[in-house]
Amino acid sequence: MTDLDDDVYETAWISLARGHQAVLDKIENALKSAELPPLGWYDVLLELSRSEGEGVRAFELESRLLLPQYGLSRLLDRIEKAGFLERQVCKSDRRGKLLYITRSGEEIRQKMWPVYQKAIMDIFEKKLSRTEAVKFIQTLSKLRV
Amino acid sequence: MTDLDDDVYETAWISLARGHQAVLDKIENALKSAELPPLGWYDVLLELSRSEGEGVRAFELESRLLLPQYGLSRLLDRIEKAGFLERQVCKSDRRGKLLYITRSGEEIRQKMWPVYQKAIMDIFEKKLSRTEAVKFIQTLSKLRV
DNA sequence: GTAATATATATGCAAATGCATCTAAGTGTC
DNA sequence: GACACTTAGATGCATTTGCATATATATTAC
Repeated sequence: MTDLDDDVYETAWISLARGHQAVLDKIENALKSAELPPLGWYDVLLELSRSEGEGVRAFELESRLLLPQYGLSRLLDRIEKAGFLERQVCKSDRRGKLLYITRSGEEIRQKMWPVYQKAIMDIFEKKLSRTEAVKFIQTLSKLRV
Repeated sequence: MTDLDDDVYETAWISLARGHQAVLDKIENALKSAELPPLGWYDVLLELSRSEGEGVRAFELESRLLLPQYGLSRLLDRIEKAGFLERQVCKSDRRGKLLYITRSGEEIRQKMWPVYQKAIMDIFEKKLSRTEAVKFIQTLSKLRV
């Protein structure tokens, strides 16, 4: 076991942190250049869009998107204020709200996607084989267990 | 090529983003529980500590840590205010400052490290083999080219 | 049913971040 | 050397985030 081996896990974390930041910066810059909302809005809108009109509870988004409760609450405020989602009182649990994407929310999501996708492809597709990407996904999934 | 293959790169990015967030949350929580400064402070202090009294320029940290210029400037303000670093006018380039870690900065860095390291090990060492970690690092390094 | 506890979401206030711009000093051109 | 241009870093102001706590409803224990 060499010295390098001793901090391989530390290096893995730093690589993860810096790699994430580098990619995130590129994606956010692409969205900003296109005068589109930030990535966090897309994440929310995609989840709502996928619910097919069923409505989503905020606490579900919290765990899926790994956002703190208060952070999500205010992110929803901003997206709602922009007219891209609606909050309706949940009839079966009056503490909660059901979240729905609006028509203009769906429109903006569809405008964001090609910009977002191109940014991802520019980085990932050009640099990783599909096989390597699959392995990468598997490794990352282990970290979240 | 199956449908799943079509968005393997998209999935790779989402895995990277969520994986990063999950690990980051654990590390920050560990530091907070130990009543230690946040991770960003460690990153800065480590870079200064490594310079062995030579002093580091802010713009060097910017690129190494992937921080925006104004963000770093204010991070340095906070760390300096806590007494963990010093800024001195650079004699060879009077526009700039040389950054030095203080004794108490080195002390806090050494207190942070075991907490930080334990958090990393709890996640990475338990879940990835060294071989897998090395591959992971290689893949991430490609993303930054 | 009532009281105690837990869950879902919101919010006041302080701190951090992002954007645009500023100051000051370096570099290059003539 | 004077002028335009570049680079290093700081900062005012608006937005976002984090922390703690509040409000309202649901659930559990008795």
